[in-house]
Amino acid sequence: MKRFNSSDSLAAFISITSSKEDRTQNTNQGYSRDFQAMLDSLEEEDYIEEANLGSEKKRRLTLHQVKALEKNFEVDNKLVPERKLKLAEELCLQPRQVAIWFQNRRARWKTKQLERDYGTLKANYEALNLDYSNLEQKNEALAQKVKELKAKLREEIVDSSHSVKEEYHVSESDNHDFSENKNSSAVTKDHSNVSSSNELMNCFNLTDSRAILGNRYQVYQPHLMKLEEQSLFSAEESCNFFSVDQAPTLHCYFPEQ
DNA sequence: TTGTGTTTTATTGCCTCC
DNA sequence: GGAGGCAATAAAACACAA
Repeated sequence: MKRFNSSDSLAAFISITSSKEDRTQNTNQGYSRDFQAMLDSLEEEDYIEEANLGSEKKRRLTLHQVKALEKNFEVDNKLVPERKLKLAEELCLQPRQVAIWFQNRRARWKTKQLERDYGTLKANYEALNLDYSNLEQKNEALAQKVKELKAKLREEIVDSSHSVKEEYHVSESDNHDFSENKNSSAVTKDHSNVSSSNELMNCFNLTDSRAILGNRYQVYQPHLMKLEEQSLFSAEESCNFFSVDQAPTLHCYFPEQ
């Protein structure tokens, strides 16, 4: 526990009763003339007040003392006993006063540092937030583009399936053999009602197209198989493709290159 | 002049280190 | 166990609007 002791009181007494010459000798080398004049006037007032000092009122340090302490604080914000004693002697303060000043000054510095850190973090957060918003916008735009491209792709699929049907009808009319392919004609009828590419793909998926169409249309099989693969990639998936929470998995688009 | 908020100086109690 | 640091706080000094 630290308490004032007799030596501190003596030091206080000495600092208060030290001569003005001693005090001003230590003051402010290198300040402008106006500033020096102001300091001198302040010191004068301080000195007059100190001369009348009988009470134990709390007194503020003089500008000169504060400046000197600040300079020392800039050099090193911690005090070793030797420096504390030297400073106290130079500034006509008790060593304890110097120690307390440094302690309070460190506390103020810490507060300011926290404020600075907070400001920096806040600025970083805002910049990051802005980046995030921009990425989100780009993500939405890209998802929309994916949607459009998929719709276009479906249209092309439907068109190509129509051309397959037409070719099939032409070949059937050439054969005039309906007795053998009753089922296949029913399937063809179904196909005529297919409006979407997914439905079309389901039709080909559920029925063995080779059995229906015969070896003649095997040439279209790879194409149909491709359609099945593409149908696995739904519209919903494409919308969530660039989900922010999840890294995009492009292997869906580029299975094997 | 005075009430109020802020800053500065100082105290207290606890903790760590040697 | 003593010295010194820190956080929390008290209290004086100061600034300033009303």
